[in-house]
Amino acid sequence: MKDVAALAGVSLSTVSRVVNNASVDPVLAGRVHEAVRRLGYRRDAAAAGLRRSDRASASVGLIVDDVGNPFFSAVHRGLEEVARSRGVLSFAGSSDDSARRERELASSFSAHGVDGLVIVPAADDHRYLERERAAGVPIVFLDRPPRRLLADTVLSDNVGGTRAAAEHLRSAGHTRIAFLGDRARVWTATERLAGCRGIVAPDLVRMNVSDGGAAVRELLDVPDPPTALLCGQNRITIGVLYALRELGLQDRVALVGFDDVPLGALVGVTVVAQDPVALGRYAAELLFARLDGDDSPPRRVVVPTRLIVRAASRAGPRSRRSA
Amino acid sequence: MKDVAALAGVSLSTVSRVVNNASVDPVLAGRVHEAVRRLGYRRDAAAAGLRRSDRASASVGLIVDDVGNPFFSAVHRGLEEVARSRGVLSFAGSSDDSARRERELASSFSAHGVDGLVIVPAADDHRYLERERAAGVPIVFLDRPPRRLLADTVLSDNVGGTRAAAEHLRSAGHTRIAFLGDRARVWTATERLAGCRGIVAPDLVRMNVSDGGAAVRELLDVPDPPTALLCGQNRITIGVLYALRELGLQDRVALVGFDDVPLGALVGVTVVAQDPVALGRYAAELLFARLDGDDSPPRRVVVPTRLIVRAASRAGPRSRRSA
DNA sequence: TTGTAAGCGTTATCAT
DNA sequence: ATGATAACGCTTACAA
Repeated sequence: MKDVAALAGVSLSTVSRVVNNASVDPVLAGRVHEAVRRLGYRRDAAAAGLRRSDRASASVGLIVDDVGNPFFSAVHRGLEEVARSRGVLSFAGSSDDSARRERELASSFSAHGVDGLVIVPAADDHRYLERERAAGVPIVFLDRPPRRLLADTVLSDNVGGTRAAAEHLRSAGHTRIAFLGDRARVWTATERLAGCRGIVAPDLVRMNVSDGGAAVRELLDVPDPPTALLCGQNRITIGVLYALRELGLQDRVALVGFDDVPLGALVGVTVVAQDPVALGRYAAELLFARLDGDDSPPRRVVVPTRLIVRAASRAGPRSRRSA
Repeated sequence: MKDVAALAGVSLSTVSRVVNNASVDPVLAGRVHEAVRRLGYRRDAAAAGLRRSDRASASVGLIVDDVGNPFFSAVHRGLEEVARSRGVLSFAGSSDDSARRERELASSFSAHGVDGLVIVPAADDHRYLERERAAGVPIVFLDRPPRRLLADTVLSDNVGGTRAAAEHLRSAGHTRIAFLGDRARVWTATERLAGCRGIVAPDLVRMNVSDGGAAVRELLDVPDPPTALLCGQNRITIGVLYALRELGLQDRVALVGFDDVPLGALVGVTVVAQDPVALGRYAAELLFARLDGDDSPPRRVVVPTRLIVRAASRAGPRSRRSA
């Protein structure tokens, strides 16, 4: 920048003003632009933020379970879309569902001066983030709410999703509906169970399911077995799909999964679809609103889920017997 | 840091030395650590990089087609794994296959002072990166080679992949094998075609396929139609899968796809699998080697692909007629 | 509108 | 081994 000033024959501050397009004499500005072009000058974002009153770095940090997981990478994409429109770059990191790693990432991102943080919580106590927030770094939680901290949160409508799924099965005549859920300590798992409570058969609820295949075999072996299966999580749905196929029961037992599975239309599985891109977009919008000075109370936005009915849930309640 | 120095009763430089664990008197170091803890001090990475002789920021930038695409998010994951082990954070951005956007991102990342860049090329002239490289920022290309620039590159074995796929089909007795490829201007598309040339029937080669379903209908309608299909790209494979299913031909026409499809085992489709996580890891390793001072000539590493044989390619060459 | 100079948080140089 | 001080590239009072 020094060199640009010299070449353009103006002062440092004038160059700074041009670069930040403040008001400067058009003719001087022209000289500066020319010098910038000739020298291939580019402003150093880090140095700029260092001195700037708002200490802004034009970057945000995203912490998810796993950046390689398609659900979270779609979230990342949504966030990027709105960040890009404001010229903001995004860091992303994987917590691998570890509270410690979440804290390390948040700390690293802060040390790098991010302007805001979007976090898919792994920790069960987020008070450690009070410091960042006090430093003026807004934080938005995504997919699951924070613990012991009040902050903006963007969630999928888990409850509405499984309720719609269960009602869909009930209206097809099913009375023996099973629910296969993830680890009970996972917030979304219990929400999804809550959504279908009262419709699924209490004795057919299985939580902490790690292997959908094993769970489905066990369930089909109970005295009055389910005629329909509601899976609370993607991985479980996939395990169930394989097991049902192996047992030759794919057309006999109705199935609804939570979270769309890839090639779902080909496989014909009915699902409750989430919209991870929208999740990321809303989170970014909330974040930038805060950065723009919005200091209203913490908000919670719930993104609707959508039931996509496909062939696999069409098996009727009596098809097993009639086979 | 000033405050830490005051509280610990030492000079600024001593605190700096402690933070960067240079040699300092253990008792002073203890006082500093205590002050750091009490004050919740954290070093400002931007300011540190500003003054440091190597200007390092402990961050790298990744430019891919789309951060939300599972293939690229797996790449991101691979990169993150090795970056994390060195305490390096990663920016990621989507070029959306636009040369302009690629340049903007590279420029943004540089302005933010990244220590290195991993790029999935969208542009067809990468000389614009010479400036970054001159500034000491190493660049590694991934998935496709750079144009008009020599630099480290990490590639999948596209040629070996389609060759193995074609040979697999030929050894099953197929002589009429079709190839459905992506836009010919895409480097990987022509590589994959090159790999199976001599085995696929020249009159059954279709490039620039955007809709696999339409292409397969057209191909099955020629005088001496293919008994086997080799798809050069994921999206095409999926389109073909749907079309074959609709036509009721899924067990009559053999099919091999490039790049694994989700739920591939359930659907039973044979594929040439890539290893995107390994791609990301190798790219990161190359990058850090350069950062560590390796100045040997540009390297090219080719990551093997793997043929995963599943039911769908088992249809014999005569099954259509015998049906 | 423009220039001068101070200062952001840190590391590097150079005495001590 | 430690401390004083300049400097990194930039923004921002404040003065002109």
